[in-house]
Amino acid sequence: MQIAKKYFSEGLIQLTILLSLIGVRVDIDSYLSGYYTPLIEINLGPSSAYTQTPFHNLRDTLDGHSVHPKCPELDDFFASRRLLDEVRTLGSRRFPTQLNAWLVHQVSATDKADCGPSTSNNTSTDSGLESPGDEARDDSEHLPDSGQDVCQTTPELGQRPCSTGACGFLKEEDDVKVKEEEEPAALTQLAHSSTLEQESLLEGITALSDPARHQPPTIDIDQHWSNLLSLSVTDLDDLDSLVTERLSDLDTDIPSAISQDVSLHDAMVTRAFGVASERAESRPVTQQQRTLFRLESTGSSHSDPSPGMAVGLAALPFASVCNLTGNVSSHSALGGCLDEAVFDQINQLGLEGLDTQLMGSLESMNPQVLEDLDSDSGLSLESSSGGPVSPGSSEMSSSSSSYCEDDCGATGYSSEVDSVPSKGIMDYDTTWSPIDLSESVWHDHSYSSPAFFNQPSVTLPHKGIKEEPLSDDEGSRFEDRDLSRDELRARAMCIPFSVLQIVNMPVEEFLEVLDGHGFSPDQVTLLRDIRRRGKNKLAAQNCRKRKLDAITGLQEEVERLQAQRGRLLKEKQLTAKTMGAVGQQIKQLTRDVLARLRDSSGRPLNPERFTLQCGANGRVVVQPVRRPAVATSTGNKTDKRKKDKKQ
DNA sequence: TGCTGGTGTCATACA
DNA sequence: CCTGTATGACACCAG
Repeated sequence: MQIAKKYFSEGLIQLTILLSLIGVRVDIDSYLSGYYTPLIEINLGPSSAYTQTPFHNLRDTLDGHSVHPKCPELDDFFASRRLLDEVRTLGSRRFPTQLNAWLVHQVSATDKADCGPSTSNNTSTDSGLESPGDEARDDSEHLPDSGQDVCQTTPELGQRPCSTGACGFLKEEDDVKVKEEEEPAALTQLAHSSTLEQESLLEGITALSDPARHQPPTIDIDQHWSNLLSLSVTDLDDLDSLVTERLSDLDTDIPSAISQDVSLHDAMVTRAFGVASERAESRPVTQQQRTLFRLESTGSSHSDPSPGMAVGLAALPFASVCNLTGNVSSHSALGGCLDEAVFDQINQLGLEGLDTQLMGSLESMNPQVLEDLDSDSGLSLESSSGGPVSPGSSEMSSSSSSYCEDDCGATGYSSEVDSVPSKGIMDYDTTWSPIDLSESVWHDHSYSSPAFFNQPSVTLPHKGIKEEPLSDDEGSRFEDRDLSRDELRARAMCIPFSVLQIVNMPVEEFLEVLDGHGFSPDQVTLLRDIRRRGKNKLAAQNCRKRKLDAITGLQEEVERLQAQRGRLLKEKQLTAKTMGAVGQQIKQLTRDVLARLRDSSGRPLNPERFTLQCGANGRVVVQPVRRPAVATSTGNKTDKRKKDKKQ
């Protein structure tokens, strides 16, 4: 996580620097600070990664700003993610729109950096976690304090690259100043150091500044907006072309943290077209799915191309999804620092859009079981529960849909995404047969948690563990396929529910299913086992995550305590040294004093036999050295021991 | 071939 | 008593 964070921050900083050179200001510090927050929380303790958060609820909100009460910290998290999306969009075809947004931010930030403390306050609050290293990397853009004057310019100055860079610096400078107010001792040093570096780096730019122009902010915000609108529309095309040229160079430099989405997108699109062409006649909604996945791929790339989350996207419990996202395992690990929650959300979106397709596959696969299904109603996967044994397919469908709506994201742990190996996806991709649509159906039978979403095929049957007997026909059909054992069992027992449903439906509903569907005792037992195993699987994953977190936390504590020990040892040595010096001084002073004193017979006091004692009242008294006392005490002890022995 | 990490599962305790 | 959760232990698999 730390490495990923480092890569990610460096990539963003590089992008920021380059964008600053061409006049686009990127508020990277506010992003980074807000972005790091959930990461730190993940490292330090319970977080969204372990909270059963219904991230699917976020899909109806704007960038997830309305989050589950369990995860209030995700507010900032999604806000930062939105900023990241905007930054990344600079390299995509949506660039002009996003650039316009950045121009808005540029001017407003410039004004506020000059004029208002509000931005500074906000930024300082957001950048509370900003590392000094990040600040140091941005030093190349920094201007000295006088650089504020450069920013006290008219909008035409704001178009200059140097001025924008100066504004970026100024914002950070304001941050430092605010921090100084809050923590003067600790941060003043930092601010001074960075200021010195900035002065040394940008002496030439400082010549442009005029201290006399340092004036309080007086420009109206509306005026700035009008200026902004007047310049952004006209200069947007130029900036667009210019930035596009620069970004073409950036593609090779910026780490894959930002550009990995390209590979993901390409891979997905390629596969989407290839697979879609093969299934065109059997899946009328393929085009829709493809569109959906292209959108999702874009969204995922905006979030982060972490391997785990790429798998999370790719591992939707549908065969088509798995095939569309086959080559995601090559993604860089640096993206692992981003939110798995985003992919949970994406998974939810994908689940919605794929239900229709899945139902088509279900019908073609198992008509004897699904003959009563209402296939043209866009039923979700769970509508398969409304099979021949279902008393009411429509009712069951609605209720089952509620599983997905309420439980898919609510159950499980988003942090599991990063632990899901991509091999499952690759294996599935290589073994998938576009002709056998039933496989696409049964690959959907995975748990609703992200872990299960991501493992439509990775839950390989454990050969060593006891297997419930399967018929030869069933075994031959599925033994080499990547279905979980429970999925195989469920199908062997003709249970019209997916493991996902069984695990995630509420217990009341589960009991209704057990009672109202006329299941045999074996089926009931299997249903209960599947549910228990699914629940326990999630619990085990959660438990392991917690264990890893605990280990990480303990390791960090060990490091902290070791550092503290080192400090204390140094302090101890220093104290001992000081005490020794003071002792020597006292001895010397005692000798001097005693040498000037005389006893009753007029002879000087022997420093070996007398000492000076300072009383509590400040009086200094000459006392004889109590050497015999030590010997006496020792003798007393010896005597006591002898007495004890005698007794 | 042994090691290691990840994962699923079972047994058990607890709420 | 039932259900869900947490966790240790075990086995399997893949790298």
